[in-house]
Formats: sequence, C-alpha cells, structure tokens
Amino acid sequence: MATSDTSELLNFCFRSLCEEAGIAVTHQRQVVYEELCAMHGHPSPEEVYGRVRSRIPSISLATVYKTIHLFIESGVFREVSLHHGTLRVETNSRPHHHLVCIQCKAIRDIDAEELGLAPAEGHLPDGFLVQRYAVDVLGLCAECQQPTPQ
Amino acid sequence: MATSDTSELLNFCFRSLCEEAGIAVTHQRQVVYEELCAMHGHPSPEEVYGRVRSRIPSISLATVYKTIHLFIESGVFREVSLHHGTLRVETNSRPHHHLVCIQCKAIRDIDAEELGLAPAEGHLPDGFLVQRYAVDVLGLCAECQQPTPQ
DNA sequence: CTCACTGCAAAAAGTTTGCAATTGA
DNA sequence: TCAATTGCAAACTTTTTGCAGTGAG
Repeated sequence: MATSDTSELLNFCFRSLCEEAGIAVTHQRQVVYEELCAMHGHPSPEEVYGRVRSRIPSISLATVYKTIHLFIESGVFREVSLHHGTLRVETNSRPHHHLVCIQCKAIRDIDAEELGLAPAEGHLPDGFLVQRYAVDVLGLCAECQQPTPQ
Repeated sequence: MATSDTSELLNFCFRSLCEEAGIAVTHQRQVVYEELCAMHGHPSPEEVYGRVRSRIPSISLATVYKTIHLFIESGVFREVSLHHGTLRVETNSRPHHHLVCIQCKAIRDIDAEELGLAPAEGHLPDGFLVQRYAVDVLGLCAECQQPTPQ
C-alpha cells in the first residue's frame, strides 16, 4: 500500500498528538513537527524557522516560537535545559548538584555527597575527557506538589 | 589584630586570584567579587548590578557583565549552566544525557544506558519529588584536547 | 607612561505581544 | 459560524560592542 510511507506515518502520529493535547491541526504546526522530527541535535528556533520556511515561505518566526512552546507545554518535545535562559553565576563553591522544579523552575542546590550517585569511567566514547558531572534532578518541589490551589 | 576581619580576608583572596589570573585589581572588580561572595543562589547580572550599584553608584551594567565573564574565564566563579543561552529543542526522544565540552560548548547526546550511573532514592530533602535525572558530563571533547594549534 | 579598564550609548540578539485577517472544526 | 490560529510589526529583555576618557602598575 503506497500510502504507508514515512510521511503518512508522521502525519498520523501528529494528529494523534494534537488530539491528545486538544489543539488544532494546522499546516504550520504539522510542518514544524515534521522538521523537528527530521532534525538531529538541539536546534534553536531560528534553525527550525530556516527549515520550515523552505516549505512555508510565508511562515513567521513568531509562529515558530509559539509552536515550539506549544509542543513543549504539550509534552510533544522537551527543551534541552530547564535552567534560566539568562546568565547565572554559581555562588556555591562546594561540589553540588541542582534540584530543578519542572513546574516553577526553581533551582536549589544539593550537596554532591547528599545526592550520592555512582559514575563510572573517566573516559567516554569518542575520547571525551570527563572533568566533572553536573546533575539536574528534575521533579516537583514541595510547594508545587500541592493540589492546584484554586 | 584589628585588620584581620572578613573584608581584609576577602581582599587578600581577591588579590591572589587576580595575580594568578594575571588581571588588574580594580575597585569595580573587587566590589563585584565581594558582592558575589555574599550572595546566595544563582544571581543574574542584573541582580549583581543592583547590589554593586549601592556601593559604586556610577558603575555600568556593561562593566558588571565584563567582570562576570572575566571571573568565569579565570575560573573564579562558574556559571550555572553551560547550555546555550537560547531556547533549544530536544529532538532525541530516547532517554539520554549530555556530553558538554567546556571549551567549545558543543553538546552531544549519550544514551542513558551507555553512561550508566546509579541514582538512589525517589524522594530527596524537603519533599522534592524526583521525576528524572538530567546529567551533563562536563569535560573536553576529542577536538579540544589537541594541544592549542598555534 | 602605557595599556588595560571603565562608562556610555548604541547596536545586536533573542523573544514576546497586540492586533487584524485568516482558517480549522 | 466562531474561536483558535497566523503574520506582521513593534516592543521588550538580555547581552555585546565601539570608543573616548580614566586609572592601575
């Protein structure tokens, strides 16, 4: 059956995702979705825009931003880092890691010892020379676990 | 001896750090350093600016930025996240972590299994509810390990 | 005395917003 | 039909840069 090619499959996936998330299926969203699926690495909105524009020349960067945020909120994609988008200075000089609340985005320190995880090698694939580990423990802080206070 | 108070100590520390790094000791840098040492958490340049300005009203935000970057380059302070300051989409849907090169800032994925670390609890201090771990393995990628090609 | 550093103002980058026109359901 | 979505332009936030004057060594 000629209709079962990759793009039909993506199309189906995408419609299911939208239905689950309760959002409309638009041409723009579909193309952003398809291009994201086809991209590797950690693309920026501009990079996504560049690729999408080759298929929808009239699309605006603002729509790409809105769509990416929508996908992230809906759990269709994740963002690489939940940390503040701005420069932040680490004032804690002790070896520590971070507790990051996925809801309110608060970042609290936790001593490396207290977290206590067990890494392995000192050398990873491709000759990557490990210097240290920075762990984000993602989850919900005490406050955000409260049932949504209406 | 009355001169051995905290601020004298900080002063001494700072001068040593500057000597090591081969940079000039200026009043602005000293005050930024002292305020950073006195701050907790993960302050933004604006926040640092706010505090420093109360001691040097004429200081400019640009100088605060330059100073913070200088401190980070010199290893006096770290930044909280080495990830791009811009929004990035995670296109890899498999459970994975990141190899982050502290030199060129490149981010490569590594499968969670391949990295294989051993976390512990499901509940941490303060009732933080863990959802998942995101690990940055910080170090030098193969390319950046080459002796600086003059 | 000299080069590094500062402050200023302007520019650049990245992101968000308001609104009128358009479109999916 | 009509609420949701889009494109545009303008605004906003964060960060960088060029340059003339100042200051540390």
